[in-house]
Amino acid sequence: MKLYQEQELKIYNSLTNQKEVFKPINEGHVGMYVCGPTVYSNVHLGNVRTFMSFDMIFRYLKHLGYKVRYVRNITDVGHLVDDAEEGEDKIAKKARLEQLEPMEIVQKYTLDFHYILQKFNFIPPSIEPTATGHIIEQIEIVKGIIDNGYGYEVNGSVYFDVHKFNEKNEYGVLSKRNLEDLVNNSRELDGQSDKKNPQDFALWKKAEETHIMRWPSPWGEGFPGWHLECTAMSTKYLGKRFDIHGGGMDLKFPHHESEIAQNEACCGTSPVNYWMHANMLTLNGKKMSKSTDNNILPGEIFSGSSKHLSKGFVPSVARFFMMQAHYRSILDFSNDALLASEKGFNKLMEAMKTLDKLEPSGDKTSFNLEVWKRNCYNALNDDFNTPILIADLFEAVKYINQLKDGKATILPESLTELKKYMHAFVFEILGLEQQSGSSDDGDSLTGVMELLINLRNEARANKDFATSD
RNA sequence: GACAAGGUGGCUGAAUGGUGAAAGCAACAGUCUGCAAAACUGUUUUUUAUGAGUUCGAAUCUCAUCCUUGUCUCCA
Repeated sequence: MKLYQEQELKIYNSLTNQKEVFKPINEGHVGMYVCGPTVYSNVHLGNVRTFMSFDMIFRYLKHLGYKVRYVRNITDVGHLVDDAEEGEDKIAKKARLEQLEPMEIVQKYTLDFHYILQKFNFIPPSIEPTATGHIIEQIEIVKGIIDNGYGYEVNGSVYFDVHKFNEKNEYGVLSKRNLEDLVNNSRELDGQSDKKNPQDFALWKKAEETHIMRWPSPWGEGFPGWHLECTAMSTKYLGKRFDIHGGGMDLKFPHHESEIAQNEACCGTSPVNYWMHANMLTLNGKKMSKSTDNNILPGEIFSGSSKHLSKGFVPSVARFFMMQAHYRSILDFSNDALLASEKGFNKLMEAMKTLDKLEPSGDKTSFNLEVWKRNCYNALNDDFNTPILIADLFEAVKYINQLKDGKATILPESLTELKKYMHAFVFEILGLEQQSGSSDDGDSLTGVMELLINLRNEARANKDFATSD
């Protein structure tokens, strides 16, 4: 019997704004798509938080015994700098600025992305497709949308007809907006003559002569619009309708809203059963953002080389810090918060080491393991409430320390259980790792420390306190 | 301006109608130690932004006021 059959998982669905019991389309299988990064610069900690939330979700679904196909894309083309006609692709722009081939940019920052995620102990997704690798699929989607009457071609570009779509469907179901509001609040931009309405978005853009990244299409040489890749790749790998779609809160509109519209227009169905949105990581009370420079890079946390930090922290401390907040809450980053998390993290890790060395004692178990286990699972089943889980883990930490001091007792089979579940929650699901020291050259220090400790012990044995200090 | 989320102890951050409002950090005391640190144990702190209402009962629901943040244009 699989674990998911005895656990009732509830997920907060941003489409309905309520918690719903999770029921996958195909029993025992979960299809999950998460919008990955646009690889035109280094990932910052805010990006990492979102992916980390879904990494934990991926881990828990697997723990429950589901066979999960987790797709997280790499956006390597199609992201316009602005929506005006002279809009330039982000990758291409960065390539121009750094005087590199666009694919050099993509390679450079994809490597950085993978390196950082590996540092944070992420589990790689099942499939990590790139937008440039799925141009044909994207063109097919555009054709389908045109055939169904929701797309129109102007001067080599293809746009999605939002107003026409809205006649029979609802544009704005996810972001809880209606088209009328959007019309009233649209920013007026120059040079939008090609579009029928400002709300329409590009499915395919004509490549100007200077544009480097270009592909042939039925409408001439061009490149795909941003929202298209996710529709194409999620459809290809997960089907027209799948279980979970995740991403950052800031992608809700227009990106995810447009994905729904594209999928409806092309495939005749809403693409996703459970929409999940992770909240923002703030710095100084403001959202972290690449464009405003209010951000911190993971590398700066490891090294401590940031004006926001007093020292460096190992990746697991940052991971623990994020897991102490719920994924749907805004979390504020600060040096003080990280210092506090480091203490808590070390306490937890010390307890894990103690636990491994623990021997059974007494003739009964002086801790209600069943209730504790139940509480831990209840926390995770309640929309992945990791802060509650961590609070429960510290209950166990207290018990473990009492066992160490001989102030509590445990039977052999209970000890086996406790070890099994502590390892599952701490390492398997939260993804924490035993890491010590805040610098990478910790190994070379160890030798010196041992020498010092030996000297100190000798001195202490001789009551030579001046030397030992 | 429109729409959305939120304001909980010194800090971070849970709990959405039911007894004393998690947990971590900080503070204080104790254990340990030659002293200290670390570690462990215990204690303390919030009348839950403000005002009113609904209820036997509200942080939680309703209304008003003040404030913060996000989205509406590229963002995780």
